[in-house]
Amino acid sequence: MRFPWQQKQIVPTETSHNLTEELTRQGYRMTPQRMMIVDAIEHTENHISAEDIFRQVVAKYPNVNVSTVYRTLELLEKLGLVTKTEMGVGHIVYHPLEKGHHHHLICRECGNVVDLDESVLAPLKESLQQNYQFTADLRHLGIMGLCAECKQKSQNKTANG
Amino acid sequence: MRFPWQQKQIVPTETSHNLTEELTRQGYRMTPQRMMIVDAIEHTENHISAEDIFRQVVAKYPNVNVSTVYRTLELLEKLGLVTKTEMGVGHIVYHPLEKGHHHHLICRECGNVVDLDESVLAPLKESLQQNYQFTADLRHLGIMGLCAECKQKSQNKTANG
DNA sequence: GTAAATATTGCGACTAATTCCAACTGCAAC
DNA sequence: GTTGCAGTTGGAATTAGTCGCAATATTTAC
Ligand SMILES: [Mn+2]
Ligand SMILES: [Mn+2]
Ligand SMILES: [Zn+2]
Ligand SMILES: [Zn+2]
Repeated sequence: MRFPWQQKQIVPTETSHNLTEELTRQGYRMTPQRMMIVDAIEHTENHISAEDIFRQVVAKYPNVNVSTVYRTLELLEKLGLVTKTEMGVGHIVYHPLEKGHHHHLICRECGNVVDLDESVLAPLKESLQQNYQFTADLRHLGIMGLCAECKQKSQNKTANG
Repeated sequence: MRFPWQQKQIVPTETSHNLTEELTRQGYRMTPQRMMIVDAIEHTENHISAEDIFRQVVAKYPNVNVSTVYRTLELLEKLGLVTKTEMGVGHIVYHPLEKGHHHHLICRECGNVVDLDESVLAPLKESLQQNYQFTADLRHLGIMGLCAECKQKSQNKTANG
């Protein structure tokens, strides 16, 4: 198999971030593929989808395979470096935890998203630990529901219909 | 198109349950396909996967298509009659709400599942309503995390390794 | 150095779920 | 009755994601 960076001597930039450091520290190899994937994750403001990562990476190096993207994301998630969250039906995004811990309230009707500090989930997390000895993974939730406006509308519809 | 119940005069039993009543009440047609799908959901103890529903239905009527199963589940979910929950990675189950409201604590390591009364989530639901005017849909969650045993093991591993 | 063992990748096959469309059904209007 | 129309379905195509495996890359043992 012939890899493009062997022919072209192009090396991805930005190799000294936390994700990279943590991967190498734990004995994983920082391959060019992983560098580019990590780069894409760290250059996003907040969330990024697997497809977006793949598009960015494949734009530079067409040979990189989509399964490598998924495998790397799975590894980063296993190591607790990124979270995987469903933000609305079928819309899965990844979030690097070094960019802050928080949650999202997602309206099922209008799609509006409100951010939520992680402290709001702290009582639940504590309660599950105390009463069930269960360490819940509540780091980046997408909580579905109805915003005030859409709830109002749906109640009107029921009353009038 | 020729449907098997047209030839064989076989009509599914159990047509007077809550799901059926609610569908007809809201003006949806109770087709033989929907009867069989609803029948499968109501005869399960707790959870059922789309594939299991499809297998049960297709055993009686080979012509029924899998997309009809998914469409019916989507409809029932939209009407608030069943919930769709991920119980561990990629394992999606449906739960008829008439069979009770509760949640599940799922250990990421050993896969062990502990049931949780819905009252445990009530404070969070209330807090989101009060402070964010957001009506969260917290009816049948699969909360991932680590059970006490697996957490102990993972800590030992980190300490010794 | 070389050889063996391990980690990682690309690739193609596969799976669960969705989407599109033409065909079919049931109901109301005439 | 027939016609028109909205609701529903089957089937094929499509999609996101996973899996097994051989090829490649890197590390370890000697
Ligand atoms: Mn976020
Ligand atoms: Mn349940
Ligand atoms: Zn809304
Ligand atoms: Zn466990």
